[in-house]
Amino acid sequence: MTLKIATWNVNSIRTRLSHVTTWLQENPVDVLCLQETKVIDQDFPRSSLEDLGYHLEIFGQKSYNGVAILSRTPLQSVSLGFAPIVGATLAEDFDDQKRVITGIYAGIRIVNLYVPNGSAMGSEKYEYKLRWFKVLYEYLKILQHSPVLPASPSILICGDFNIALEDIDIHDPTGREKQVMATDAERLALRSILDLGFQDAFRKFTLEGGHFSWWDYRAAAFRRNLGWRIDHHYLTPDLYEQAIACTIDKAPRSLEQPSDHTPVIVELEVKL
DNA sequence: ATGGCAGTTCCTAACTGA
Repeated sequence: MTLKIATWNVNSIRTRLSHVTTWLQENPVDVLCLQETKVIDQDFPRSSLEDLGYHLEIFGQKSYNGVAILSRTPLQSVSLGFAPIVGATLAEDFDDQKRVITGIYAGIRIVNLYVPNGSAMGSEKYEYKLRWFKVLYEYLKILQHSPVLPASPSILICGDFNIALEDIDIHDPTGREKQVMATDAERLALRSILDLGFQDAFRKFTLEGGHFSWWDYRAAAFRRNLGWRIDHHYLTPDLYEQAIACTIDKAPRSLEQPSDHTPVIVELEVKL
């Protein structure tokens, strides 16, 4: 059985609703992870997506951030934010920003993340991003090893990471040492996560640069392919072995009034 | 060094994003 799981930062689900429904009709994935929904839960446009046959789990807030998971069958063991997993002390105030949602689909623990942007190197938001990663690290360690959570050694982390891990993930890495999304500290923070035992699904199939998932709205960046690859699928070894494709669908970025990100899809060949 | 574009709200200005 082939499972298709996609991630897409839609930059407002209400503004992008027609793009998402059209895309799902043409790309009936099993699971779609959304970021930057930018809407409180009571105003989330549920019915338009449920009418397409999807179950929804949402974790939103007003104006900013917000994550959601759409799935063909209901998720199990759903958890919103850091606190239910790591506890209130470690979570501090990090759940004030709705950036983390997880659930189990077909035995796979799916973790959908909207990583903080970081604004600029050295800024308060940049420090927040790095501290956020420390909490994420503890969160994932618990998901991997908790004796109380449902057994799920298979974990897929996806979402908008706001980090380009390698220079080939940036159209022009000149000066990247001081550029947010590419600084050494951010890359090290992401590496520490991967060192828990995750591999980049996209790089199983594509080794060269020039493949991006986000293009700035300004300066005709998309037309000139001046992009960054910052939306990722990271897999535990068993899932990495089962991955048969990982693709970036640039089509939605070409539409009128697009999100600045475009979907990334991973296909897994799993045993029933 | 800056802005460039887009979405949101305390909505025609200010913020956040990346």
